[in-house]
Amino acid sequence: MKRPTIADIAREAGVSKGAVSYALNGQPGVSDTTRRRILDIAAAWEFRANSAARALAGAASHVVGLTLHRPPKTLGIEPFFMELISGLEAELSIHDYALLLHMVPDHAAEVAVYQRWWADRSVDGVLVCDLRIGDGRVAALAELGLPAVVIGPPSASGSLASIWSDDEISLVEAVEYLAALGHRRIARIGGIPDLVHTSIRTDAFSRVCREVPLDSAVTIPTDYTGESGAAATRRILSRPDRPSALIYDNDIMAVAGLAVAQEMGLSVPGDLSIVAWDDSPICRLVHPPLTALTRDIGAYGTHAARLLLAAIGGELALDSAAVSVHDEPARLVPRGSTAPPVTAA
Amino acid sequence: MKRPTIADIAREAGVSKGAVSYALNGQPGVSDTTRRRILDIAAAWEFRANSAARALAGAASHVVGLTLHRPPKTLGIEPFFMELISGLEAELSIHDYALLLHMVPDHAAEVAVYQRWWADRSVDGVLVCDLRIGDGRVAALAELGLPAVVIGPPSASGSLASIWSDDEISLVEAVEYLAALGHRRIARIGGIPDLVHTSIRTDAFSRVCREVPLDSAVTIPTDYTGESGAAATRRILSRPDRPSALIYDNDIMAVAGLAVAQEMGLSVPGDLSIVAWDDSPICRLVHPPLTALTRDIGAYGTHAARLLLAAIGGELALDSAAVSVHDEPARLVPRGSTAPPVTAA
DNA sequence: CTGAAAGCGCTTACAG
DNA sequence: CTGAAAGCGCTTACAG
Repeated sequence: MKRPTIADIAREAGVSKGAVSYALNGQPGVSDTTRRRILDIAAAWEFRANSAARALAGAASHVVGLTLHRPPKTLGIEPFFMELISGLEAELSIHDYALLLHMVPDHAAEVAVYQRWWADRSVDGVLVCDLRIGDGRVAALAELGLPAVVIGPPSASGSLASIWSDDEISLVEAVEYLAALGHRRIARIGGIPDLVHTSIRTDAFSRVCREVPLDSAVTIPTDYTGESGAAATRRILSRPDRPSALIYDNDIMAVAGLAVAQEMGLSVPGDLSIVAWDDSPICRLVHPPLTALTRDIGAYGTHAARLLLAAIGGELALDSAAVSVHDEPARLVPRGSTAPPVTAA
Repeated sequence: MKRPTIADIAREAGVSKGAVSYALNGQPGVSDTTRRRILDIAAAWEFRANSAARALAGAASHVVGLTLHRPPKTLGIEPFFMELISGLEAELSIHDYALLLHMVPDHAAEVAVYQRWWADRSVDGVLVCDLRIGDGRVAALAELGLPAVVIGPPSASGSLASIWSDDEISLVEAVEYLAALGHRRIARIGGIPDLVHTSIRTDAFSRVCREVPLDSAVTIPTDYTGESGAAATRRILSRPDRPSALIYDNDIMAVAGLAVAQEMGLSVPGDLSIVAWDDSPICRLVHPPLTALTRDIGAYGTHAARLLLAAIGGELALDSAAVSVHDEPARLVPRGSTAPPVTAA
């Protein structure tokens, strides 16, 4: 049998198409008993509105857009994104929303995609990741008026709603833990410098290291790949005053760093303690297992989706200050890769 | 300024809307000079057809669907999927196709999504992954008539087009290499048993081991997670007649297995050789770097997209035998984790 | 080869 | 509270 339309339901219920539409969308304009009858028929027939017709008539498309940067050259971000997408989808499915994915080479192309999506009304809103310093996407989105949620710090999200976890808190926790173990020379193998969250971590690192205080605290920038993490590790461990502990901005670099240390004949955690940011299964698979800053990325995605849905629904007061949700910060999970330094200063 | 419609173009060109539609879609019904003029105006105005209107009117949606199983509990499959999606998108973007992603809990839900997508015409075709033995999706898709491409062996793809790389060839290459090094007791830490490609590998493994021949050749099933790979490794290495070489069905389990071996005081590759199937960056980051079966997953995705687009375009003769494309098989890249066994039999 | 028209399935003012 | 109608922007028979 053919798929039912609102015309079929209207006929069955003995009302007009308009009444069916109002009933289905929870709009006023139909009596409660009529609404009930219409809803029952729709449920019995497993009615689902044709999305193209709905979009054409100017209603919501029930699709949310996400752009990803190609190529995802760093494995490090991949587990993060898959978990994020999984969490996003969990929430979106509940509300009958679909996720439209599009790979883009750069920010300019990304903005062009946003414009087209919005002109088409093929999406109701978008999610923005990996904010850079001076990122043009925020302003472009605000001007378009496309509902959007930034997955990143509110400091760089302009008038857009944002969700983020406070990296500063997590970084402080890691440094204070290492300091409590007796470490006085800590280095950080950082992420891509012009990512906003990297710069937040870098600032927090230098501040907390001044406060503790430590004897030395440097950040070495990388491009997040295992290779660059390995190279940075090699460089810093070759110094005469090499650090006794390293904090890595992602798990892949931490794994690579562990291999470098072992290669150089250093024992972990005896000669060197290692902390990884983000905690995919690999952190538990290597030997010793890595102390890591863990967070529930799936939940992060779910919350982001919830926020975007609220923005789409107009539940976020757009005229007032931008809404910003703070998710749980990553918390330290000590494992075998951290211990007091063997030779105290 | 508002987005141009075909009515605007028709007015500008002095023709009817129908003529514009024919010209834009490369249909006959307009003279070449008229077509040229229409196309020029469309290009100058950067015209893009409203996708909802196009879908409503019964044309192609220019969207391709992909369902993923939630939760992606195994990190092992995540890098694979991100690379696959990246490759898919590369080809889809060229043809102005978008990718609609949807997480599903199981195959029944997946089939329901297909039905809805197709009834809606919200997708023009779908990609199917991870075929199971007795998988109901193939028959459901064939019955629906939804254009689809299976990423998997043609033996289980029924009447659907399929693309796959021959796992048997790769497995034989790995076993013969290990045998040439002098190994006579090889075990395989396999994937999920009821996945079709796992069973192909398992069959190939027992066949080639009989042919070489080896003294012992067992496959231990796992669920693809690092944990189960570690457990399987621990079990098999505890046997009195433990193997001198292990082949893992994914890279995550291989990394986990390496850690287990080291934990148990075995040196790699001295006491134990390790081969990983699939070759994400982690294989090169551990110590020693892992010998792996490498393939270009991005290209695999690109080819799959190309095949699906052909299926959508009706270029695949549907009445004749199902089309099956063989992509390059994974090839062995020897690294530090494989060597002749120290104690020859 | 071209034009005028119906129709896809919705939503939403507009009258009753 | 309800019904009849226009319109969203396309595609596609159907006449000329």
